[in-house]
Amino acid sequence: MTSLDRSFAALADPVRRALLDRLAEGEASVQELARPFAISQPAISRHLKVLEEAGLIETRIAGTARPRRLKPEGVAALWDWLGRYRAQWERQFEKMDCVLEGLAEAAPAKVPRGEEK
Amino acid sequence: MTSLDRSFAALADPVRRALLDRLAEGEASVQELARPFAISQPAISRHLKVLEEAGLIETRIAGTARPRRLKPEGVAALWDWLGRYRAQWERQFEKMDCVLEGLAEAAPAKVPRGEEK
DNA sequence: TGACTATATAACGATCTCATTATATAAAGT
DNA sequence: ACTTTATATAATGAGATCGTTATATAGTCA
Repeated sequence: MTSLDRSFAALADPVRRALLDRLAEGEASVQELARPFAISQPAISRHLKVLEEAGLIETRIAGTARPRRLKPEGVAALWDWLGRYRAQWERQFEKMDCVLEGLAEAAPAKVPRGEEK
Repeated sequence: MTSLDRSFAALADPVRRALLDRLAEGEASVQELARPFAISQPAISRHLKVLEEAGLIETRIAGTARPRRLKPEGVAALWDWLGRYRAQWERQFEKMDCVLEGLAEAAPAKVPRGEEK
């Protein structure tokens, strides 16, 4: 499993996205992170582990607490990938738009080739 | 499950990301999409279904074929979310950088508060 | 030391995911 | 009509995921 796989899988869960939201406001303890949720503390700890294995957060040790915070490098790797694909996909959308416009002009309300049913 | 959940879960699989890559070059049939992979045709059809349920691609009917293509609206929704979060997270990273710089200046090679172990 | 607090880990069950093979459907070609 | 081609669906099994409760670990405080 690539790091990209893990990053996207991590973002696929709404609880984990909410945890990232909170961490975007700054470092927080497990207790603080767990407070808004109706699920157990162990469940939160598990979600945090998933986020950490995805490289999106990191843990500090402070006495008995283990405060988490966002990890810039991990998030950056994700943005890099997305940036490349955004450019690529948008180019394709432009192409699609052109085709659709072309069809609209050439043959309004009718299919163009013999292939469509 | 929100549409965002489905979008991220869809991106979490390398086969599906590769399918999107291919579709970024233009519409393609299931056969064309399946060719580069060592997995069965039914497995590809299933991946395509996941991508379609995530709103990232759409299907056209052309005779016996079912060519797929990227679906702009779905991808746009994803970018919107990501754009908001990118901004938010980067703001946080800047804050973290400031803190780290501040620490480096104020107390090089030493922890600042009594809380760290 | 003993109790309290913060967090992690283990064990478990329900549900999802992803692959396989076998089979169904439906259009196209002869 | 019969065969071939393109694709979808069903049945199945292995492994992952996500929740729970119970318990372990390790600082802190009196």
